[in-house]
Amino acid sequence: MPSTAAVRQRSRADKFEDRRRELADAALLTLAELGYARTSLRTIADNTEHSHGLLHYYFADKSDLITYCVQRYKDACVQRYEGLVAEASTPAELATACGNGLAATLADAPLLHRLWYDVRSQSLFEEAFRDDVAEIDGRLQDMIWRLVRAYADLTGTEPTCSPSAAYAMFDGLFQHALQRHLAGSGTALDELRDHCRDLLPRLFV
Amino acid sequence: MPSTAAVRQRSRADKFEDRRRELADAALLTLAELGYARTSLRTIADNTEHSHGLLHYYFADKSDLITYCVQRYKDACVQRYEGLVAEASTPAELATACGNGLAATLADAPLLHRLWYDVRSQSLFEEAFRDDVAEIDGRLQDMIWRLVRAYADLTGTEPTCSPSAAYAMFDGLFQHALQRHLAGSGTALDELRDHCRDLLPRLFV
DNA sequence: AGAAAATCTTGACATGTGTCCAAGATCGGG
DNA sequence: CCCGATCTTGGACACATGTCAAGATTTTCT
Repeated sequence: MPSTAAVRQRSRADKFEDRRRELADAALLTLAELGYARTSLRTIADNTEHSHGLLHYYFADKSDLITYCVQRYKDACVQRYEGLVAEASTPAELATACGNGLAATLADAPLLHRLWYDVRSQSLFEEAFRDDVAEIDGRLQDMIWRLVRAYADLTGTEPTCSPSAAYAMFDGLFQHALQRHLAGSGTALDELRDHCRDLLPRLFV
Repeated sequence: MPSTAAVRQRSRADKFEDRRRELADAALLTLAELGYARTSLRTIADNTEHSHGLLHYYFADKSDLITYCVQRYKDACVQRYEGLVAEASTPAELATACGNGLAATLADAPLLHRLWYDVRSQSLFEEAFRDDVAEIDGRLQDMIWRLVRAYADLTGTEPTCSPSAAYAMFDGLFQHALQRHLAGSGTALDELRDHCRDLLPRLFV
């Protein structure tokens, strides 16, 4: 049984963690709007009701803040994707569900996905982001591979490509759909749906 | 027949254009090294033997310089890719040539490709880059589609996907191979080779 | 050779940035 | 209610950046 001091300690740490989350969520909005390169700590603070100095009370430096935001995005992303694979009972159902799910994800938060690709690009130049980006990429790859495995189980066949290749191709489709969607194309979502539905069976020839 | 004045005029304009190219090439090196966000006009000038003010004599502003650099990269890229499709005489040859060519391109100038993905990401936030990026994307898509068409002609079959989908998938493979290659993976190039060789036939099922 | 035009350098200006800090505000336990 | 810890503010500092203009230097033309 924890002592009252320990309870107080934990409650205080929780409060600190809650505040970090709160500030990170606000920062995430601004980051998604402006992108990594064009977002300053002051701009982030301006979109909250607090001062820019507060950010430095809760985060060691800008890199710490961005990293924390990206980790939070990762959690939201994994949650969003969860349950995509489970429902379908036939291969064709799974293939269409795959396309529908990815299209829905894109339609739901295109600006956050834009930020993801922004940060992933920056990670090729800034060491600080590399580990977090690699971890998120790994999770997304696992997610895609679970989809492929489910399709394999439903068809009784085995995939003829590696997990990384499967992820790379789905990611390519998703990224280009995002690009066109943000450019104002009304058909980008439907095309993404179709392309993903078609890609899944291709991985088994 | 041009007058001497016209000849002189053209020669001067050419000289101006040559200088622009020269400065853009130097800028391209620095940009490839540091990425778009971390490169300033002064840093670019420091890597040449000239002053930073000179850049503003040859380019209206930073956006003009970057745009010009990207256009130059586009030309080099299209040239590099040209002739990839022509040599193969059997489907299998073409498929391996496709993988080999893309892997060779990646191995040849990974930093320039990194810059390309950087600028393409930035174009999702900065209006100024959007047109040039779209044009380059179009050229790359055409290049991939010529490859697919050549494969179709050799096999006597018809592709079962759209040009944009084919480009998106090859681009996904290429981008992820670049990521792993830059991260120090020794197998990224070989994997890209194999994945591309395998992808081409998949587009015809 | 000398004038005119071009090329190039240097320095300045305004702005924006990350970081840090000292002082005030707020809160919670004694 | 009061005091200490915690939270928050607003500003200062050092630095970097894009832009620009005035002057120096080189090239070009007559």
